Amino acid sequence: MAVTLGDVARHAGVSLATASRVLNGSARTVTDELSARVRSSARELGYLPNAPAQALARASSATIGVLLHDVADPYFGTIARAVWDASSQAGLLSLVASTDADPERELHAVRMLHAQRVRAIVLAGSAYTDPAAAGPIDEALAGYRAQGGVVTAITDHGSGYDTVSPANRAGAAELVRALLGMGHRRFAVVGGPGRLRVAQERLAGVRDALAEAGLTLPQECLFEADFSREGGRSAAAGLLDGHPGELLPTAVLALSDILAVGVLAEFRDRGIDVPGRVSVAGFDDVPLAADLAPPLTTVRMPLELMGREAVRLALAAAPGAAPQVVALPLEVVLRASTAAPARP
Amino acid sequence: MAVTLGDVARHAGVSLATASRVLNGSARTVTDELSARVRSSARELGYLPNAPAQALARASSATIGVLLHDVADPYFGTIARAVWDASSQAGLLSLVASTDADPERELHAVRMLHAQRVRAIVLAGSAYTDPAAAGPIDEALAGYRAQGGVVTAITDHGSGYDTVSPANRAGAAELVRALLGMGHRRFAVVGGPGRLRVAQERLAGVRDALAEAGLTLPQECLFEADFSREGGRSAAAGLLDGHPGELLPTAVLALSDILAVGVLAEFRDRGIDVPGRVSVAGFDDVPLAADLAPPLTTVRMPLELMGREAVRLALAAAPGAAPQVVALPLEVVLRASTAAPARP
DNA sequence: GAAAGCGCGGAAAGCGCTTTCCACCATCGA
DNA sequence: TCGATGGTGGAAAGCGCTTTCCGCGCTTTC
Repeated sequence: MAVTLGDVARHAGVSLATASRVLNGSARTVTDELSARVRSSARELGYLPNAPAQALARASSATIGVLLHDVADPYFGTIARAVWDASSQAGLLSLVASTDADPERELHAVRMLHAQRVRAIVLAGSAYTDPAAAGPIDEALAGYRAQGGVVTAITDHGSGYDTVSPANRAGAAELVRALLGMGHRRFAVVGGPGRLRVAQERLAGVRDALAEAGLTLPQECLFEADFSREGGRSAAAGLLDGHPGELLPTAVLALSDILAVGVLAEFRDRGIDVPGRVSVAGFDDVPLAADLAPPLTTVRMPLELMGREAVRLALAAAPGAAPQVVALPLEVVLRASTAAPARP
Repeated sequence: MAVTLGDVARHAGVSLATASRVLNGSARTVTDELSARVRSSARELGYLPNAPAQALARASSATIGVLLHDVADPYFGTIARAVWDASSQAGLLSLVASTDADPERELHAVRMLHAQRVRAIVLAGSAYTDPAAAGPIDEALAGYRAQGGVVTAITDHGSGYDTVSPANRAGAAELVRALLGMGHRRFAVVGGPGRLRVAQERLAGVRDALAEAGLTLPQECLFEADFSREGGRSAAAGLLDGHPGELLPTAVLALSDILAVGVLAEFRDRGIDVPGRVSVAGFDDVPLAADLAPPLTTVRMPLELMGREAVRLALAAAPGAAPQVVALPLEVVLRASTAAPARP
């Protein structure tokens, strides 16, 4: 049914080898005349290479795998978009896998991508702090690399991968310093799940800056939630219920924008004025952060750059080279969701 | 380097055929004893099937292709997520291609997906109204189908594909009726690009409802923009510049939420109160629509359901059956971005 | 009790492509 | 003039898997 390379070769009156050399990029040269004949036959017959066959013969397919927590989350969506742009420019198709930050699913996804013989795997999600979760995944990835696969990570995974490393910790500290500068002293933090390394890094940054100011974060002001709108919402509810009236901290740090969205929603529903009563800040500077009610103060992550760089590292990866690390500074973006506290 | 099926077969003391039948699902049965031996050998050796080889032998790979305009757009991100969920449940990996609503890129993506021998292609983006743009794509898809590929469309494409068909036109009409009911009579519309069928359908719905009320949409109140924040923003700027003071319509319909985001941003920057001075409505009910400033009145599209259904149709597709169409009603969601007009 | 049927394992023929290896021819230097 | 050299085309051997087809040993049927 399909037109094969053999059909093209026959039509052009050349061997399979020659046709392959002309159409599917080879080091070997072919004379212009034959080359032209093959090309025109291919066009005439509507030849489309069989990618699986190519992948089998070459022991590597023209695809790149992207592992992330949730494509529908704008943080990952933006990264996925950049990865697609960069890799499609290199002629690669992207296999995107959403794992919901579930190590089990992530392991399964790694196996699937390995089975597909993708050329590279981009770990766009956070690393896991629990060795029991991270171990099997790293093992599977090691097996993949042993067979020539390339792995690059976005955010630190610490397993010898080429890495795009945004300064989560320093960025969080910078954000806190900005709020301290406005006069805030009593903070609440809605952090991500502790099993995610990124969540821990950001929290550590918050503590760094608080410590510099001689402050600590009281246990009852730290809330742990999934990186989701609902997570932020219920954390905010918990915060309000536990801190009635004047006890409410003056600033709430949601350590991801999506979390901040939930916090803002809960505050809105409960009639808590932001930033009049309490300031709210996020983290990521996701595309819509500036359009929320009110526009969100946050820490800008260069999401597109991160995706692009991850692909660049993956494609540039040399066989035995030392792991590359691209460090990316982060920048605090002040918007209307934060202001000086009314009551100091 | 890699463990092959042959290795497993040898280790288990059976033939390649038997090992294949045990591990990679076949109609033929194998006795429990051999089956167990093969399975345990596979586990012991850490066998991982070579997907491209399987795809070659089976003439179809365990992947599904998704064509959309932009994964970073929450509309498509949500659909992509649902497609991933549904297809991974069926053991398929997803190849996601962002085409930026560019027919040329879309054509190229179709070719790549066909080359990969994906089991199905889900057209998540809008159809093109220009036959010159749609023609080559439909042709390429026809070639793909001729070789056993399955195509399903989200929103009408009208080329005989199984289709998930949300009531764009009726939904837009319903939205306008709701605003008419509030007392609005002077409307402006920020529509999507006319080359996209979805944009035309929604605009047609708007006109339907206006006509019912004996109204028409003045030419200078219709703005065409790319489905993007920036598109909405510059359309809103054009609207404000062309309609100073009392001339400003009382309601602006942005025919996609992302467009509405841009409109709201421009209005905010120019000090136009929403909904006090002008009401704004969107379309799609993207996840963050309720969290905008102000929360957005819009038309809810069941995005997850749409993605899921598209996959269901794809996997259920019978060889010569008539195209299935799943019609989906849409629902108007009233929020704070719309209110009765101050001056009638 | 012979003929027919059935269940199951294995040999082997591909699937469509890449790439090695060899053969050929033309050019070139001595 | 002749072997050496380099460039180029083609034959063929895989890549790892699925699946057809064959044959064996057993049960069923009259």
